[in-house]
Amino acid sequence: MRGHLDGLLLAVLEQGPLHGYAIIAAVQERSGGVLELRTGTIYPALQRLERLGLLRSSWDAVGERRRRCYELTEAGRRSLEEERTAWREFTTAIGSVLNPVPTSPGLAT
Amino acid sequence: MRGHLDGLLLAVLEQGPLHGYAIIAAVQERSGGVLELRTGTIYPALQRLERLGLLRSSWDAVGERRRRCYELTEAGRRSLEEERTAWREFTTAIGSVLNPVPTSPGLAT
DNA sequence: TGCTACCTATTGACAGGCAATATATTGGTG
DNA sequence: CACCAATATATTGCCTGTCAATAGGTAGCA
Repeated sequence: MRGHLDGLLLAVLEQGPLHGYAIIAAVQERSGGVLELRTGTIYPALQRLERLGLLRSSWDAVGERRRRCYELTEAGRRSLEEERTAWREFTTAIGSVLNPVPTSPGLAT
Repeated sequence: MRGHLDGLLLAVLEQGPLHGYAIIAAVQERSGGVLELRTGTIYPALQRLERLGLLRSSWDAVGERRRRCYELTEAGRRSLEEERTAWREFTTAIGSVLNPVPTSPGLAT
């Protein structure tokens, strides 16, 4: 996961505000059940992203229960686009090392 | 890079034995210059992979110069295949969170 | 003599992610 | 009522991999 978490959080918040618990569920659902984030993973991350100005949070109450809802800021939206670009480059690079195009022995180099 | 290094090293060694310095060059070349590994990154990693039995090393001498050449073991070859599978699943999962298929608002859910 | 390229190797620090833990509300079941 | 599962936030401390920095050595060229 290392290094890709921020992108996931930003992406999931793109459609609208969510609270931490719902973010975990959203990531899990969108990934087809593969990505199971823990609270110890996302809460510090959300705080970090808010400190960086990429997210904004507010309490909203459901009955007596309180939730902290996070939403993207403008900077967050921009950052998400950068994450997407970085992800594309990253996977391309790793992919081309992991699955190299075999050099046809018959062709001139 | 975190977590994907092992796969890169194994992949680069698939075509034949290489020494550390050449591995760095190979990864850089195959990735189109994007991935620049440092010696402090790969030497410990190579040692770890050898300890795990995925690599085997031997000294070979070029004049007075010595190089430690690493090559894949059978276990290493199997591990590489697993890394490729894991990589595919990983990118699929992250990708589907990062770039979700937009749900058409007009269609029934 | 010095510089660059080649080559291996270790050290220490840093940061992110995770398990474990704590706390509290809500609602259902026995 | 007691208990449990699900909902929900939050912190702690550890682990491990990565990287920068550093060190040392050969080879060849100007």
